[in-house]
Amino acid sequence: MGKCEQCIIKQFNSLKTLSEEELIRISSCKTSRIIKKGDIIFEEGDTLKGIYCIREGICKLTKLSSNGKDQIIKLVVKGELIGQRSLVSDESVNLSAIALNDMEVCFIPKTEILADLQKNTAFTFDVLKEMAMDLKEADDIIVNMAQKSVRQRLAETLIYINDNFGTKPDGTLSVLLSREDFANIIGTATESTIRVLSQFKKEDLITTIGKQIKIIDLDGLSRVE
Amino acid sequence: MGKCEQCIIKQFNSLKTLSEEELIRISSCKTSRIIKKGDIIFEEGDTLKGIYCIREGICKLTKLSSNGKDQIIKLVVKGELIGQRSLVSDESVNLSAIALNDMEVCFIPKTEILADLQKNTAFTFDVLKEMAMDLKEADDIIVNMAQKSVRQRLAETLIYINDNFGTKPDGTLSVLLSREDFANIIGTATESTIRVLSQFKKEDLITTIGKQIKIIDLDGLSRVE
DNA sequence: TTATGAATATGATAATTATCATATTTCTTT
DNA sequence: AAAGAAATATGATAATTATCATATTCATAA
Repeated sequence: MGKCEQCIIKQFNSLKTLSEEELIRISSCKTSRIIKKGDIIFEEGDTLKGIYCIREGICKLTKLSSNGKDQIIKLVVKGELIGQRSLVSDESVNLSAIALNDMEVCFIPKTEILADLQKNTAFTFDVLKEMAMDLKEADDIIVNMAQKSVRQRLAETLIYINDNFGTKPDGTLSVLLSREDFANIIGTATESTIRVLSQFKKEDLITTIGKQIKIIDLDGLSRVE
Repeated sequence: MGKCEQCIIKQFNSLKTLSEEELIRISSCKTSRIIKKGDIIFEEGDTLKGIYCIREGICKLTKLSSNGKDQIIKLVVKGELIGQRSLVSDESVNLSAIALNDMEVCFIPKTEILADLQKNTAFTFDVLKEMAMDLKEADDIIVNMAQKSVRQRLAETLIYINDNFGTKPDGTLSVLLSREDFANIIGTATESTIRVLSQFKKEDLITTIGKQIKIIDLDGLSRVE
């Protein structure tokens, strides 16, 4: 199994602030896990015994609404940690994590992380910093949900995915989501999402190849009203 | 001026984890400020030189949407801190803070708080814990915004205010908001808010005395669909 | 390969919410 | 106490979005 202290992934998250020594200790008790597309890493209400560091793949963090629909709160990719919030609050997780493609994740037991949170101020502060960023992003999402149309939210979601996760060689978005997933991100009915995508096609803002989406006018998309 | 180490307010926020010594140091450089109803404590984009501890009164945290409407992200009352997020991220504030009634706040310079964040792990961890709670609440708001009707969101907002901030002796909600404020919390037009409040009145879920609102059927409100 | 189910697509219609107009009430100031 | 401004209230109508029905395409396994 790989060693944390040599893992490049840690550069992208708070684990980078840990000392060589601390990383070796974590490495010795971490476990690696392969997760298939569609599989659940953890589910809303679960009591997590640690956090996950994503080595490969992408997953969605969702929350079930009382009307029975899932809301996607965040897409999480290679390099990021998940499960920190519930670890810090010492509560059950408030979100489910579901793989969008095949993944490899490392599980780090709660006790190890808590030990570092108690001793290493730089680590705690970095986790705090990341959470402050998440909170800021959440504020932005709230405003978008509250104030923008489905059309605008879909346009912004496409831009977000393009800017943050990039495209494949053929120009299609590298994160492949179903129309239903898009609907669950922007908080609308699947049919509405499909309809707006069709509009965007007619307006030459995007093209589609099967379920793949290719942005052909990023500027136009950003000006959607 | 009051002394932090003797201030009861600190029990309700992360400052409670500071030592007597640390509190005395903070006390010596804090400044107290009286803020009138409607006044701005800080504005989106400002660079804060510290954080505020609310000794008295209530304020709203708002964010301006690109369509020109304000969204209220959170109501903050006596005992809570504001400005921590931007201090931690070392960024300009992403929200504006506006007094909903006359307030008294204490301003604590950034350097003092950062010093404690560097030395006192318990303090850092408590700030982290609070932020994890804020993040969880933000997730809930996202789901509500995305999945629930204006009617449901207004009902839940009334319940939230009742449960968290209580009522006056006459039974009306102790936090007095304009209809426009309500609209800016639930993300709808002011007229829609007024219309739904009228419906709630007809359904005997609430009564109104001027702009004051009194919940008369909490159970019914919680079952609104 | 074909059959079978799932995902995507589109039409028709209903429900929700926004917008604009206009009263009416309440608050503030003089 | 009266005037003017601001907030609340309600009607009429338009715009947005959801829902239900039904094709059509796509993917996957027998």
